[in-house]
Amino acid sequence: MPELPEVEVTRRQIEKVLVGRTVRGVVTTRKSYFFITPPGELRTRLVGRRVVALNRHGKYLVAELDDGSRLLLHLGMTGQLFAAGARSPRLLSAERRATLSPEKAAAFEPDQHTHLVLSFDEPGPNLYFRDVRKFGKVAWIARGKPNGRLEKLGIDALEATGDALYDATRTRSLAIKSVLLDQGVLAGVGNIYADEALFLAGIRSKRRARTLTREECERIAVAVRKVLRRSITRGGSSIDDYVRPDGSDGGYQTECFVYGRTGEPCRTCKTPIRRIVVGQRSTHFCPECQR
DNA sequence: ACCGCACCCTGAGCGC
DNA sequence: TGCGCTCAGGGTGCGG
Repeated sequence: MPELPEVEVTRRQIEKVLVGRTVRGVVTTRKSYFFITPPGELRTRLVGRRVVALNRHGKYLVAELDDGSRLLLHLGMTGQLFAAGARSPRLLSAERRATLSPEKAAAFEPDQHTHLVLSFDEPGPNLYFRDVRKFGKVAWIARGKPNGRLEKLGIDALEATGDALYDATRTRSLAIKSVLLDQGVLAGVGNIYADEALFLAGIRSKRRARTLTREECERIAVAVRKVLRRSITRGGSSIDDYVRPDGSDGGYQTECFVYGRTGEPCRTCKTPIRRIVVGQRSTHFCPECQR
């Protein structure tokens, strides 16, 4: 599931494919929740536009276009943004994976889950946006127009501060993990890195937010920054669907301390990692290391 | 203001 | 073999 590190790794690779190129063709699937801007309008708005920059805000990617308008992309749960030529078993259904050995998998061909294909005037690969569950989003934003989704975001999680967390938690009685997942507080933290950061900080996921001390908030902020930076360095986590835009896997999933390690020994104290549900999200923690 | 929950969606994995 | 059920979860919006 793409969170800040996966989106940032995607941004860095897609930037090379996208910036400086002019959209020639836009192919979409039919109208759905995926398209905040309807497919027809999207086509009209994008064709002929040159991309001048690709930025990230939390888990959103924002392509800046030459007329001052913007294209907003969110990968949701299963979104995959990649360049033509990428090959990975993660880009195929299990059914198709079974019929092909990974080495023999051909370069990706658009399928029914490929909701957006951009082609360009300049030489280079097409850009694909594939999303099996369609929790992802595509929106065109007019020049100078503020966007509600972006405006609601808190500070970027790479710049998390203890003060921001302390301020955000004073009146809130819900679990600290739920606060970390609140994009209006820290933008970019999702389920994996919330669990990982709370492990590094040594704090229980269910701890009521307003009971945290200033020092504990500082520890959590440090842990958030550290785990996100580390994951970016490793290319993000390829756990279910995430692949880098060139088709390669990230490497952080092999370093996880708690996420997806239910029953396995804690890397620090060997106590089995436990799984509970916090705020309707599966949550992993070490009962010994997190107090 | 805060917080829990339903909803959007599809595929994998399970029990029968 | 195959059906139907449950689960996964980011973000939005609603109702209490």
